[in-house]
Amino acid sequence: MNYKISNNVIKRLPRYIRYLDLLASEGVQKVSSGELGSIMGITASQIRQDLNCFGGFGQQGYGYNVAQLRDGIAAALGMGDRLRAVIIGLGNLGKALALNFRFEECGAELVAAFDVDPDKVGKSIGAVPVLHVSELESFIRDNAVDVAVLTLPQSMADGAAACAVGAGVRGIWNFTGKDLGVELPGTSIENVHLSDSLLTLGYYLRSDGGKETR
Amino acid sequence: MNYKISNNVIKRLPRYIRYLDLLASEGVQKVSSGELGSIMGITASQIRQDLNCFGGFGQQGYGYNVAQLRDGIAAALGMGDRLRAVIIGLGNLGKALALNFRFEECGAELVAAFDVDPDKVGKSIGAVPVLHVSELESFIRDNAVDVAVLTLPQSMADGAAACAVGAGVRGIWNFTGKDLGVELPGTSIENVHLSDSLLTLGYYLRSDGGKETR
DNA sequence: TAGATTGTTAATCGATTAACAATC
DNA sequence: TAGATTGTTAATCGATTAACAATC
Repeated sequence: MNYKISNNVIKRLPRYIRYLDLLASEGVQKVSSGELGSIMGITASQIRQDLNCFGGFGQQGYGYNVAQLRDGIAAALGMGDRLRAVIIGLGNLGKALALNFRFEECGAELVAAFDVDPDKVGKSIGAVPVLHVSELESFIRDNAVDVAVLTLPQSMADGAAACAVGAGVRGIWNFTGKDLGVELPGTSIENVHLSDSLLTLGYYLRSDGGKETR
Repeated sequence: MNYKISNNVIKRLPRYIRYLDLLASEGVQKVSSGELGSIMGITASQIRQDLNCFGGFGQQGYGYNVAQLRDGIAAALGMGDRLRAVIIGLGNLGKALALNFRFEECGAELVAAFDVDPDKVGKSIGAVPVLHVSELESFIRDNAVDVAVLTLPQSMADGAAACAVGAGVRGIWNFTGKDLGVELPGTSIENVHLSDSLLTLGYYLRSDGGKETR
C-alpha cells in the first residue's frame, strides 16, 4: 500500500476533498462510489481504485462515510501540517494571494512577504510583515520556511528560486510563467501557468464548441 | 489529420510555444526533436508524435525550423484570433489579471471589467472601462464577448456564469475555486484551482522530497 | 439472511516509447 | 552520396474500466 501513488491520482485528491466538503455541508453522511462518481462525472471504478491506494476507507455494503473519507484524504495530502510559506513579490498577484488566498485550507501558513519597493517594505499585508528581499535568505533560515511563492517578474524568478532553495526551502509555487531552471534534488516545484490555461480554453472553445475541464 | 487530438497533447502545446519562444529569443533557428526533448525533459518520440497530430512541420534529415514550428503550433491553438474577454469581479485577483496578465499573448483581448462596488464602477482599469454587473448581459450581447473571466466570490460564481453563458459567452475561465454547475453544451470551462495546485505541491514536498512539475 | 457495495483482480483502452523505413 | 532526422508503424507501458468474489 505504499509502493508509489501515480501522479494522476494525486492530482485528483484535492478534487475529492472539494466534493466531499460540499456533501458534508449539505449534511450528507454517507456516499457510495456510484453516487460520488455521478456527482463528479467520473466512474465508480476509478474512485474505488483511487481510494485503495491509501487504505480501506469504505465499508462493503454501505459505502463511504463522508467525514471519515474526507479526513483520510486530507491526511494523505498532509493537510494537517502547516507548511510555512513566504510570498516573494508583492505586485497585484502577490497581493491577491497574500490577502485572499486561504493558505490554512491547504495545510499551509503565510509567514511573511518580500518586496523591494520602499513604500511596501516595513509595513504589513494582511497579518504578515513585508520585508525587503535582501532579508529573504536569513529569514528563510531563521524561520524554517518550507515554501516560496514566486510572484515577481520573470527575469528575477531563477535568482529568487535559487536563493530560497539555498536557504532551505523545499517547495516552490511558481507564478512567474517561466519554467524554472533551478532543479535541486529534493525540491518540489509547482508551476502555475495561467497563460497555458487560457490558451487551452481558447482551443476548446474554438474547436467544435467542445467541452473540457478537469 | 483531423480525427481528434488528445487532451494530453493540447495541454502540452502551450509549453512547446514557451520553449520555442525561448529558443527564438536566443537566435536559434532550427531544432531537432532530440534537442528540444532534452531541453524540455521529454522524449523525442513524444515530440514527433505530438507534432504529427497537426501536420508535417519538420523536414527529414534537418529538424524543425523554430519560427515555423512556433507559428504552426500557435495557429493550431488559434492564437491568431482575438477572443474578446471580460473580467467579472475586481478584487485583488481580478485587478491583477486586468493589469498584469498579457491577454494578447494568449490570443485574447480584454474589453471590459465588471464589479458592483460604486467606487470602482465608472472608472477604468488599465485600458478598459469598469462597468456595473447589472450591465453584464447587455454588454456581452452588444460586444460579442467570447470569454468571461470569473474572479468574484464563490457564492456568485454560478449566477454570473449562467448570465454570461445566457448572453452568448462561449468560454469561462473560472478562478472562483468552485467547479461550476453550469454546463451548457457548447460552452468550454477552464477551472483554475489554485488550492489544488498548492495541495499537490505540499504532497510532493512531503513525500520523499520528490519532484513533480509539468 | 438478502441486498448492497466495497476491495481487488482481470480486461480494455489509450498514451508513451522504441524502431525503422522514407527522405531531405 | 552519406548522414541525419523526420514521419509513422509497432511494441510497451500505464491508466481506466469492467467484473466479481468478499463481506458488511
